[in-house]
Amino acid sequence: MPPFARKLLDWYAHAHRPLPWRDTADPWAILVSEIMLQQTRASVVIPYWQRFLERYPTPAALAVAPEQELLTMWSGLGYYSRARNLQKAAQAITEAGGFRPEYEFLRALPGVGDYTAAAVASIAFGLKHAVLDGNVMRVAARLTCDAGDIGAGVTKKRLQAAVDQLIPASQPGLFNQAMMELGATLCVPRQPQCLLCPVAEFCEGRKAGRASDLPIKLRRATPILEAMTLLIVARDGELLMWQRPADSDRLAGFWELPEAAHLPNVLKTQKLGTVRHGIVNHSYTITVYLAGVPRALPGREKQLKWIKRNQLAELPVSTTSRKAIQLWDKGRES
DNA sequence: AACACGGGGAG
DNA sequence: CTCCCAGTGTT
Repeated sequence: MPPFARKLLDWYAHAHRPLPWRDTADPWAILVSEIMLQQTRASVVIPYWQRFLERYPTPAALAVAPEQELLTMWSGLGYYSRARNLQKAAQAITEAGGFRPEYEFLRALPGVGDYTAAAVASIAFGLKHAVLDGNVMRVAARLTCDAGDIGAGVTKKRLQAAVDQLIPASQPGLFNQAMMELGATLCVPRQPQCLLCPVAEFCEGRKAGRASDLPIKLRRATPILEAMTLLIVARDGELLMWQRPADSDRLAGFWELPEAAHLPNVLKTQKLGTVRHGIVNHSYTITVYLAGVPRALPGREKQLKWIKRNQLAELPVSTTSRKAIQLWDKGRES
């Protein structure tokens, strides 16, 4: 094995964090973990992954799951199209009679792009496909001292070529996991721990004294500030809520507290406070009011419904509404 | 190539 | 509070 891979794998063998999906060889469990880990930290994923696989231990089990149940299982993880695509993927896998150990089969599944296909191909099936996620991009940019903008396609192609050169024919899955682990624990965005790095001797960025300045990221969207008003309309053990339409562009099928516009005639009886919520490049400031119960419920279009509090845990509820309800609960305790 | 999509952790 | 993180699908 080449010296780089040898040094990296020796380090990984004793330094890696004990994450639960590293103890399985089941392609389904590995696929689920990789989908959940897209844009989401490992510590957040762990409890979701465990509950998800208890409920859906096989692709066939997820293939026939009701959508509301699936979204409830995913609620809080974000990027809910991942859940819908994963169900479509489960249906495709079931129809194919199970996983086929080929990169192209995996890559064709809904919600599976270059990264996830390479991760599952290498980790579950031992195929030599190098992953390039955010961690690996950072590691590779430093290793090769590449000062290109990692938002640009050409830079990604260059970095992909670099890791393609480094990945060994044996243990490609462990190599990929080791590269990501290095980026997650030592080769971190700020103040990289080069003194502890097992491959520092190969690092051109470090030799040039530029490791901590890489990678270069040019694009930065300015966050959009938005104000929102949510209403707590409660009667014994029930809350007034509405469900977003199935074709909504975001949070489709999720239950939310009513906004002021849904109940134009209601009295804002008491301001409970504000909660903040940052999503993608939006920053919401949510003012929460405790409101009285209207005499008649308006709106065929908004479909306001009374939801029992103990039912809420079994429904997909947006995090903005959840935070508002938490604020109300907190106020009632004291 | 640009944009939309959630949510959370670190400092 | 502010800054940072970064896969996939669509346009």
